[in-house]
Amino acid sequence: MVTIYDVAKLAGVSAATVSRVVNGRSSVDAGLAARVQQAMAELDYRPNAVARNLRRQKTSIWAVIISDIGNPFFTSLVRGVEDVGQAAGYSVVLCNSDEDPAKEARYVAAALAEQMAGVIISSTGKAANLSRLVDAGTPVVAIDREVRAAAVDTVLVDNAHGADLATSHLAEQGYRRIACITGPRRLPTAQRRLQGYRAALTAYRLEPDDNLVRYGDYREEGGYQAMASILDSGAAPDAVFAANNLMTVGALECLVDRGITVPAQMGVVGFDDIPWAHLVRPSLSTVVQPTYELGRTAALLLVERIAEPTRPLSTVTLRTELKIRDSSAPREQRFR
Amino acid sequence: MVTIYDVAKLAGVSAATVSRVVNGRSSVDAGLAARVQQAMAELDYRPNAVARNLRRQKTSIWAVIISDIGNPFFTSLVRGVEDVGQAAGYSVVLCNSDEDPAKEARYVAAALAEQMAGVIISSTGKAANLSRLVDAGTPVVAIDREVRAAAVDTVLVDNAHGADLATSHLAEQGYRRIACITGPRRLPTAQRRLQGYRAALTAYRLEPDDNLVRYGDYREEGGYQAMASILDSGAAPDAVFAANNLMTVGALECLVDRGITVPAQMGVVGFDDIPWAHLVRPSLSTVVQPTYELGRTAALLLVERIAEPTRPLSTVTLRTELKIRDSSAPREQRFR
DNA sequence: CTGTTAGCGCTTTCAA
DNA sequence: TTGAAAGCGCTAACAG
Repeated sequence: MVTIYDVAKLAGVSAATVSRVVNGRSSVDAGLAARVQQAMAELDYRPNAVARNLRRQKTSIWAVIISDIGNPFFTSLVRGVEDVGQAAGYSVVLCNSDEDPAKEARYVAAALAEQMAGVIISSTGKAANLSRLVDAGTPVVAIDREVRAAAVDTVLVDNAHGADLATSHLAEQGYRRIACITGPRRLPTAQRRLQGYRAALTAYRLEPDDNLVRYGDYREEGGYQAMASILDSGAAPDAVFAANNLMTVGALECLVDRGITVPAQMGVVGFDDIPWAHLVRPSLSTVVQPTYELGRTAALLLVERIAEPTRPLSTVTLRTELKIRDSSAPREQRFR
Repeated sequence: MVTIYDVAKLAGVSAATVSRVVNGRSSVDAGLAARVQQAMAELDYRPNAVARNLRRQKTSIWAVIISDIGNPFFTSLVRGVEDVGQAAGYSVVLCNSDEDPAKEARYVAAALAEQMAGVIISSTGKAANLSRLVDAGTPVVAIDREVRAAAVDTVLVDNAHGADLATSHLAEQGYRRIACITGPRRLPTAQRRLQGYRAALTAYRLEPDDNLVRYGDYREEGGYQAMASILDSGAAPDAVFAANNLMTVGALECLVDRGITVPAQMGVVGFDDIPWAHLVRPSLSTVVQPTYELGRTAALLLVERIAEPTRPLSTVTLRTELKIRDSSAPREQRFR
């Protein structure tokens, strides 16, 4: 390995001068700088980031800990983070907790041990993991999922409002027995979306019925099972609001398997878009989240938090939007 | 920050002893070890990985550099890598090069600077990036895309064979003017898949026609444009083989926009599955890759390479499989 | 503007 | 089995 001393020796200067040239912080005589540059090129010198990190007590890497790499929701979110992070001079690495608090804990430990410059995390719900970061003084931004027990900057979408939009839309289209498949009880997003659903029922004077509500796992399989369970319960829904993208897919699969046509026999609206929603037949109505913006905003907050660790906490809530496609066509269609 | 010396002082031993307890390599008197353990717990000591890395000249992190985090192909591949990596004691972080050689170069530089223990990479095609890793002695495994100019372990699928399967299948179904949308010229996977396509045409005595072939960018948009270009060229295809999942989606969109029905007016087979391929209407016939196995195999190779840096290079080729769904129904259907 | 020097926190010889 | 001491490669006071 070529060290800074090798370069210094070849250029006939001290290691400190090489360091100055490399980091461009302090000014160096142009002639010396040129010699150093040449020596670096000649030796193909690459600064050892580990040594630098040790000395500086921090890295220039951000960790983005996401809860499910298989969920396309995170894809453009990550792009948003990357674009801001790269521009600010950070490398962004992704860690996949897979909705597993233990795996999340491992990545949090790694982020801590490796002295990551900052962490953006979509929490599995275990606040302790987040607190560990905060306590260690690592700049953190929570994304998508608020964590009440930890004091961190947060970027959310208006979950309740989005769910309300979706459910209200179904009500307006003439559906009367609207089911809801929400996420795990422990997750605030799941709770909020359920709240929004209930608010819409109330607004439209539709009777709430617990038989129409299920808690899924935010996975395809869970959506399938929840849908099956609702159908089997005899609750006789005529529409369903599924609180995330993968569960919507699962629910649709169940409907296909049972020979229930959408939207003629069952209206469907999902929360969070899926790629190719328009290719799925019928095309899927969904509550669209500004995923790229979500990532961008989180990254911006992180940059600010790093620059000013004591600034007051902030929570940014982004708007969702209802994208109406075919799966929630007016109920009346059935009778045409 | 709590250091090893704080622990040593509290436990009344030397830092070396604490280190021994932490790493469990060398044996330590049980009584002392217990005292050290207690001191660590009391102080909530967390070893500083950066310092350890500097001293040991390597980390326990793997970087997986993928070319497009938006492509679901990489999702389960990453899971395969993670499962093996975690079991072997490594943390796995993901880097998204976004098909951009410059971005890739940045992540390669980061992996090098951070002394990553190993790298698994789906190359953008710029061999120099890979060579840099190899030259620095970093254990590397190339995945999905072979890199001829660099000497690395490689895990591939039988691209030519898969493309041949897909094209032959279309031919057997009665399609006669089969178009091909392959990937970027620079990528070996694109070349191989095109080869497979051509081989099938030959086998079925179908006349090759360059108007039926396009080089896309492996993105949705590129698939759309390639499809449009083929249609506009007057080449009059009756089927299309698209060489990756996202381009298949793009091609389908184009067909939808033009009011061309699948498979009645156009048979379609894609390479590489997409999630919800069965929900898309018509459901998509695709060449399925063993993505999880691909990741697993790469990780296994990496483990071996790390253990034995001088072992001979190996290339593992995994089988693809044709999944026949509705988009490639027999041509005769049209006349029924 | 430049060089000297002292560590960052840890592991690992080497002696005891 | 344990401790002392050196040093991984770099940066940042501090002097000059």
